[in-house]
Parts: sequence; C-alpha cells; structure tokens
Amino acid sequence: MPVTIRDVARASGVHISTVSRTFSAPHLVNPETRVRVLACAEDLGYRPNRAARALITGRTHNIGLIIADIANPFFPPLIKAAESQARHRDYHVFVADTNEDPTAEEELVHALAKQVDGVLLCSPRMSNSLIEQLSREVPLVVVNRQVTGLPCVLMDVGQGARAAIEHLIGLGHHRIALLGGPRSSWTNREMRRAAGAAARAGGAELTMLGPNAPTETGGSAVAEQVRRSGVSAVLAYNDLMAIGLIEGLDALGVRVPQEVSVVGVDDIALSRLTRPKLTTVATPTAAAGRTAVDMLLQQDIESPRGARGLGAGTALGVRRTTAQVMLQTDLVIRDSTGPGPQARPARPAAASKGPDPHCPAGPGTPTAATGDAVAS
Amino acid sequence: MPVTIRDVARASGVHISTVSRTFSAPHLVNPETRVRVLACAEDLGYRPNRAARALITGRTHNIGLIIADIANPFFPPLIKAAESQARHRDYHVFVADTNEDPTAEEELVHALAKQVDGVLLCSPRMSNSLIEQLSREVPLVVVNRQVTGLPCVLMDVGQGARAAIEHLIGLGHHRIALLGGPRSSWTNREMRRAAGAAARAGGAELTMLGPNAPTETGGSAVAEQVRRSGVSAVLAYNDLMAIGLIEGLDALGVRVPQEVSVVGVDDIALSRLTRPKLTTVATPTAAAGRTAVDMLLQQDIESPRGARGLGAGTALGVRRTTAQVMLQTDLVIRDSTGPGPQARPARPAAASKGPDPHCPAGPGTPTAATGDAVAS
DNA sequence: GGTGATCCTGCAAAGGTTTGCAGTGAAGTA
DNA sequence: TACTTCACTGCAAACCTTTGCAGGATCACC
Repeated sequence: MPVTIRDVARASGVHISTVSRTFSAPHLVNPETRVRVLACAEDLGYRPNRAARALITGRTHNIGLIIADIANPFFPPLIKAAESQARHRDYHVFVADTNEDPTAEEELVHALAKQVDGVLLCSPRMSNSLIEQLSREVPLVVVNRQVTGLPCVLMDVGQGARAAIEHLIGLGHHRIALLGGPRSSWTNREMRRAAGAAARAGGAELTMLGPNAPTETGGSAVAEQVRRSGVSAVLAYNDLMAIGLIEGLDALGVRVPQEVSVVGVDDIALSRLTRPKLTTVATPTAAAGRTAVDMLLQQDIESPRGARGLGAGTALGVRRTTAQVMLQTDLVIRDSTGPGPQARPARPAAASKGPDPHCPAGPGTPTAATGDAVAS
Repeated sequence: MPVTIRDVARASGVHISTVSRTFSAPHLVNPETRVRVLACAEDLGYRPNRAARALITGRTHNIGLIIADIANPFFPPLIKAAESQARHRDYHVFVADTNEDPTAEEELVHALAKQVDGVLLCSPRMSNSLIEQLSREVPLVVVNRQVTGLPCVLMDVGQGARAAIEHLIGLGHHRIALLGGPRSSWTNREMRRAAGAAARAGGAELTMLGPNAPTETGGSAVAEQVRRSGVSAVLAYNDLMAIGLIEGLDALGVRVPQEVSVVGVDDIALSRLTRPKLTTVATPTAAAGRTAVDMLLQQDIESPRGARGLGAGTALGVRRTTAQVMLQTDLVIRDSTGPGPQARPARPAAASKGPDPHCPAGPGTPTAATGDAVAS
C-alpha cells in the first residue's frame, strides 16, 4: 500500500535512480524530467522512506534526546531549543524520559543507537565509565556532566552556588544548609564543592543535607530536618526542591523568608509564580540545548557513521571533537531570601515579624556575568 | 565498524539466518547452537539493527507521540504513562513538540510516518479533515479530539465544566466568565458548550472571553478584562491560564477567592503548590496515555503495515478499530473558589475582607464519578 | 568525419535483516 | 531395510533507497 520510489518511477517512465536523484541531487537531472517526476510523486503522495535511506547513507537525520525527568520544568526549554535548532538543520529530535533511572538510561541509548545519528544525554545518572563505553556505540554529547574525552555542555552551577552563598552571607546568614540532589549528579557534586568553599571563605557554617529526590516531594520531605538543624538559610539543589521545601516549612509554620531564606537553582518558569517568588540561580537551559545540538552535528559531520566500503574515503577513523563548553549562570534575586538573624532589627518579641520580604539584594551581592558561552 | 548479524554468523560458524532466528524465533534453533550464537553476539556486542528489521517486517516497534506543548505540565504525566505502557510491550516512544503550531504538527506526522508504527496525536490543532487525511498515511490515535472514524481518547471536560459551573453557582456566583483556550481545540469547544448549558440551567450569566494562549501569560493577559467584566467567578481553559489569571488579578489588587473565584482544568502538580491552592477539574492524563497506546497497538496488530506480497495473508484490507474512549473527570475543590457576592456577609465597607478562603465546597456541589474508562 | 566534452540516464550492488522453501541428517516406524 | 517424520540449518529473495560506473545522445570543434 505505501507508495515507493518504484511506483513513482513507473508512473513517470524513468528509472528509480532518476527518481532518487530528483530528490537527493536535483541538479543531476534534466529539468523536464525533474518536473515530471515531481508531479508524479506529488500525485501519488510519495515520501522517501527515511529508514531505507538511512540504511545506505548511514545517516538517519534523527537525534536522540535522553532526559532524566520530563516532568521537571527544567527540561522543556532545553528540549524546545534543541528541537528548533535541529529542525533548522533538517534533523528530528526524539525525546525519551528515563525517570531518573540509570538502567533505563542505558537501555535507551542502546535502543536509540541505530535509529539516530547521535544522542544528547541530559543530566545522566549513569557512571562516567558506562557513558564512555556507550559513546563507542553512538556519538554522544553530554549535558550537565563532565566526562573527559567526550563533548560536554556544562552550566557553571559552581559559580552559581558561590554567588548564592555569598548573597546569603551578605544578608547576614551564617548557618546555611545545602539541600543535595541525586548522588550521581555532577551538578550536585559541583554545588557541594563550590558552596563549601564559598561558605568557608565567608566564615559561614554549611550543613549538607541529602541526597534527596530532585522534586517537590524531595524538598518538602526535609522541611522538618531543616527546621531542626537551626539554619537560617537554605540553598536547594533545584527550584522544585526549593518550592517543595517552602511548602513544607509553611506547613510547619516556618515562614519564608522571615525565618528561613531559600535559594533554588534553574529559574524555572514556576519560580516566578510561587509566593514568595523564588530567589534562584538561573541556568541557561535553552542555550544548552542549542549548543548540544550544534556540537553533536559538528561531530557527526567530521566522522560519518556506517562508512561504506566504497565510500568517499573521508572517514579517517574516529576523530572526534571533545570540546567542553561551560555556560554562565546568573543569580536572580526575588522574594524568598531576606536578612539573616544578625541583620534583623532587634525587636524583642517580634521575631516572627520580619522586615519587608520584598527587600532588594544586599549590597555587594555578586551577580554572575551574562550568558555567553565560553569554549575550553 | 558497527557489528552486524554477519559478524556474529562468521564468529559462531553458522549462517546469518540462524543468527537471525536465534533472536526472533529461538525455538527454531538447536539449544547448543543458540548458546554459542548468543555468546558470540554478547562477545561482539551485537545488537539487531531495528531500522533494517523494520524495512522488511514493516514494523519499527516505535510509536510517535505528538504533543502541543511539552512545557505545559499537563503533558508529562501523559507522556510518562504512554512510555511505560509502550515499554511493557517492547515499543519505544518518540516524543515531539509542535509549539501549538498546526503546520509543525502536519510536518511532524509526515516525518514520523515511516519511522513509527503509529502516532498518538495529543490535543491536535489541525483540522479534522487534515487529521483524517493523515490517518491514511500512518495509523493514528487522537487524544483530546473527536474525529469520526478514528480511534479517540477523550476526557469528559464537558462533565467537568458542568461540575465546575454548578459548584460556582452553588457558592452564590451568578456572573461567571469562561476563559477560552485555543480556537481549534476540541476541549475548548466542549467546555463552552457544557458550561453554557450549565449556566443557563442554573440561571447564571456566562461571559465568553477568548480565544487565548493556553499559558500563564495567556491568563495574566486577560486579568484586566476579567476585572472590567464584573464577574465574580472564572472558569479557565486550563490550570496554567488559571494560575496566570490569579497572578494578573493579584497584580491589579484583586484578591482570589475573596473577590473573584477561579477554577482551572487539568489538576497539574503545580495547582497544589500555588497560593491559593487551585480548585480545578482533574483530568485523567496518565490513563489517557496508557489507553491511547493500547488502542494504537491493538489497531496495529489487526492490520500489519507494509504487508509483503508473500506475507501470511492476514492483511485483509484496512480494517481499523474506531472505538472512542471517554475518560471521566473529577472536580477537586481547593482554595481558589469561595462564596459569591450574594453569600457574602453584609459588611458595608469590608468588601475586600472576605470569609475564610479555606472554605469547604458548598452543599450540593457535584463531583464526577471515578476515573473508569467507558468504551463507546 | 572524427574526437572529445557534456548531460543525462540506466544498471546493479550495497546496506542489515527476515523468512518461505528446500536440503541435511538422524531418529522412529513398518 | 526402506520409508516417513522431525528438528535443524542454509539459500536466496525481498524490503527501499543511494550511488559509482558506464552507456547513449547531443553538441562543438578541429
């Protein structure tokens, strides 16, 4: 039933190879023939079978996008940016969700390997060694993870965490908690490292809480623990956790930012909609999506896959770009952070009545530079 | 470089057809041979090329999932459910986003047509006739749209809208606005129809506002218009718009639910996180995802595509299931709805100081039945 | 008229897999 | 022993497309 190149050839009285060329190398065929073939193709509703084409060219014109959790609002902007960038280069994006499960992640790479020209691995939970191994099966670009020898797109969450901690210290907070995310997350490790250093430098005490699930539930679940810990400020692994934490604290009667300040990471759309509006480290997710696609396609072009024996011979091995791109982050100060205990006006019994929550950033609060990409 | 069935055959000293059978029909090959072949395959890291397999079997074991807007939190649960259901049946799901653009939608169907065994079209913005036409190219299951002759998964938003309007009327609201969504949305039409009928039946006046973009921005953009219209309650096309509207009203100094009650649709996770917590019509998105996959696969099995001339002969034409499933919705009453003007205590100048926003549902407020599927 | 160049088109192999058919050898039956 | 049955395996065609090579036609030029 499906109409093939052969049907078009028959209808227009030419050989199938001419039909093929009409689509893939129009300049090689006589204009007259070309219009006839195109007319027939249009008539019959012919569309080239990409799978068959892929079989011989070795290029599917698809790219796979593996995401830790589609329900996390952090990802949609990245997905959309990747899709639009890919579309401009005549590529399609297939998105798949792993539910934060490393096993599903591995399976998905295998499943996609032969159907796409490359895979974007976003916030992987696998081990580095497994990623390296998989990269021999299909070209990979890793987002939010540093893997030596592989092209990576990173967001400078270290810088973001530092800015956040400095912001809090500037507001007078000296006992701060870091709400950790998944253990196997590179972002998580970076944040711990940078936040720890910044706290030490500023003379603050940093309590590590976690690992936790990077969701609202994960955040609200530790509210009690946060309260007991006696900190006056929290930096959360991401916005979802920060929002969950605020909810949880609210349920315990702890007010944000009057009693506890909370900072998130990602600047998801939602962070502008909650009350209080969330202070957060903005990550350039769309730029990351675009960049990752670019890096993948660039790498793909250099080393065509499925090189035919009688190919043009440009396939000189597995030469790969291993550039790593670090994108800048930005601290966005909104209403979920306020003055720390020291800075509060010394009203005896009015501890629960803090100053205007809409307070601006304290002086000297550092803000990261603009979102330019920096290749390394 | 990629290891093929031929490599495995050579390594294990059998013909390629035996290797093929080892994977696709193990009972046909001698246990001894089988283990040897499997060992070699394992050794070489062989994985069947699904594209090549698809070329001959006509089944890719992929299904396409076309989504109006991945950034709308309504969709992730649907996507996840579809993915998990598909995985159980050894299928993979490719998700694609159309940005609410009908043209992108059509293109995407074409692009996916040959790479998947069927497509799930979620909340399409195309015309019915175009959908029917495309369904001749690839098996389609439509979600959130009724197309005669095609299998559809519907959510009973009509029932939900009715329940919402009755709830509002029960609270004493008699001037209500309906915030419409995209013009080409089936859900939108259903809601208008049912809400209009319910308002008439309850003696309330219903103002139609829209069409609007089904996003927070779309909601906040009409806040001014809502205020001017003088209604005391609003039913929004979806939660995102409802939340945007609440934000917008807040910015204008209009309080929810004290001055205006707001009801959303979808019960996205976010609706529990905003303040006030959103009263909304819960739609069974996960069930819809599962059901849609089931219907697609069922249809697929009945009419194998790309039937070979020498095939088993079960392909008796284009017999298709055209069942339509209607899933029930559920009104969830939270804090964004409160008593209407009539019901308010007659405090002269204290119009802005309404009663406890955490009021329970008024008496007689109907709630939809459980989420069972009803085939028709 | 012969030579060469230029354009266009057809031929056929290749890509990795599945599968109907036929062939092999061994075991079972008469 | 001769014949059937059975379990297993190999052969080769088919799926749809791309592409190097070669052939045919046309034309210009010497």
